[in-house]
Amino acid sequence: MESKEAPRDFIRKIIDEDNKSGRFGGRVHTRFPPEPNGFLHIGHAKSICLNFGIAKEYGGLCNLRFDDTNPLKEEQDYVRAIEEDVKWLGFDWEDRLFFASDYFGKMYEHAVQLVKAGKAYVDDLTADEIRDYRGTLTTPGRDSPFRNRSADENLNLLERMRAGEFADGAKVLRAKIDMAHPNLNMRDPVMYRILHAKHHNTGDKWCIYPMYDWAHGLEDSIEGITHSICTLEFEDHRPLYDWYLDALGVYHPQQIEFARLALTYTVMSKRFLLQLIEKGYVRGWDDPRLPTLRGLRRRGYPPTAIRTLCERIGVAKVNSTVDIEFLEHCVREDLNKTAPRFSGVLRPLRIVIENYPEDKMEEFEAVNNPEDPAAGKRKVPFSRVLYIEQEDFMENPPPKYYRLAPGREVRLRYAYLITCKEAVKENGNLVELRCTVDPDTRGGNAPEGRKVKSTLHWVSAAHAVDAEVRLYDKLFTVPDPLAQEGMDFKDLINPKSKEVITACKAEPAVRGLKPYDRFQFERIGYFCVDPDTTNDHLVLNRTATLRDQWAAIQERGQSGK
RNA sequence: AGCCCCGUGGUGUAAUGGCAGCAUAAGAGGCUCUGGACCUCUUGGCAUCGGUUCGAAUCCGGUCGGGGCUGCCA
Repeated sequence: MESKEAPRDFIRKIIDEDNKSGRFGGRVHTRFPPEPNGFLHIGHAKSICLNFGIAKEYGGLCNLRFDDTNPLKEEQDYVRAIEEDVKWLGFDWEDRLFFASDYFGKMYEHAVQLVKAGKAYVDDLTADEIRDYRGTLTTPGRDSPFRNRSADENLNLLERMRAGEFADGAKVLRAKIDMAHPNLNMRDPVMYRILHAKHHNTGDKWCIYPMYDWAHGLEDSIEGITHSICTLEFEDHRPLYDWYLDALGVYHPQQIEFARLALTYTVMSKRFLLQLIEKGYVRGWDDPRLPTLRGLRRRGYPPTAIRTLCERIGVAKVNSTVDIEFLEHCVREDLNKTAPRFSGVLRPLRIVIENYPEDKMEEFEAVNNPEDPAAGKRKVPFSRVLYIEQEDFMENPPPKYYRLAPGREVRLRYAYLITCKEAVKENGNLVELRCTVDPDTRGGNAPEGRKVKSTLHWVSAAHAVDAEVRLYDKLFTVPDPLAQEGMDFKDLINPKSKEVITACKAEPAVRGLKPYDRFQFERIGYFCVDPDTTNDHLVLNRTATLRDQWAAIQERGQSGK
């Protein structure tokens, strides 16, 4: 089963060791534990792929568990959205959908156990006082004056906390560890706070809610998780995770921390994404420029490509930033193999084939996907008046430009070889091209010995479908918008991150497309149908451009090289 | 400042005591009815100093550098 040289990341190595030693009886059981207080992004995707991926590889299980311990921040709507996004990414938790709030009862019983054992106490200090007593990074903290209450008194107080006798913030339950511990997390951490708030799941049943550290290990323990994988910032919390579980003497999973995903030219944290949305820089959580799963979906990124990326970037403990080009590469690679091809002209230039009859129409056969013969073929209509891309004609072409120019012959893909006879202008503006076809080149085949340097895409004017196309590009102008000294990241938004063009022309076959369908406009890029599309208005999103050597040549020319 | 974690091509990662590999990016060429895809080649890396060893990216120590931690958030 194990392929011989498959590189193993440090997490899989730990699991291999545990399986060898029989630590968890050979079981592997992970979990993805989002807090339902926002939408998932590609950083979460890394964690999802890791947790579900590992479970699958080892023949184990992965739970979807909502870590809903803070009623002030969490909403039912997010639960539904997160479930949807995890499914879209391609993972299945089967019947293992859990909520931390399902365990509030058990958690409380365990808290009582700790109180009875003299390992937890009720503290009357205010939040400010607790902070003050905690000490600093370099100085030890001081014991709370309430630290040595008797177990009976603590028990009584805890019960009254639960019963709702006290106001928010009046008291907390704390673990009794060590106020001088060099790890601040161990200086008598808060286990329960009083919050008279309605919880999305438990309603008004509780008015005390568990803190993350107290809750999380217990959730893992209750579910029989073997490896509790989380991000690096919880490394300092592991001693506490271990302390709680040891103090309780319950089943004890292994917490493992890895570095979260960061990408260039974007921001990932909910806080910054929210700013972009609330200030109107983007249209919502599903804006195609955002790294949210919903944004990527609307942009046309296939979930398989996102999974491929997550596999390839690996897992480690170094903080690193993946180049967004790498994501785009995975997307292009995926779409190249799967996306059907169509012809579409973004910025139309009208051309008239002078020696082609006005009332004539032919159909040519076009390959749907050269990478996938099973995708079949389709017919595309050809007639006297066509559209080609404005970029595909130059009156005075520079040396390496080998598209259409006056007097030059090129191929119209699948159709004919044509020659440009005249560029017609009005007031100095190019309005149309007069061209001729060589009837002997029907189907686009050049007679023996004749070569044309370029093949252009085209659309028959009489048969064209109009479309609005939204061109997307990198959200920011710099790789790390948050690291620019003295600059608000919002001022670094790429003004060209979204450009809308409206007079686009596509071949008739695009009429069969549905929202979110992905395809390629040959020679242009990958696109998908935006859900804004209506019966008489087609809206397309550009997912990614094709790699473009000509653009690279131009760029180099401009940079003076 | 105290505690914890981490330093391998531009970027992301392998190799765990024995020739530093892969992917991506970049450059050159080939092929092509998409200047796409594909194929070939090239450039480029073990933070640093010392120790152990026949031999160190790997083990040990120092230095330097990066990150995290002082919520009744997760």
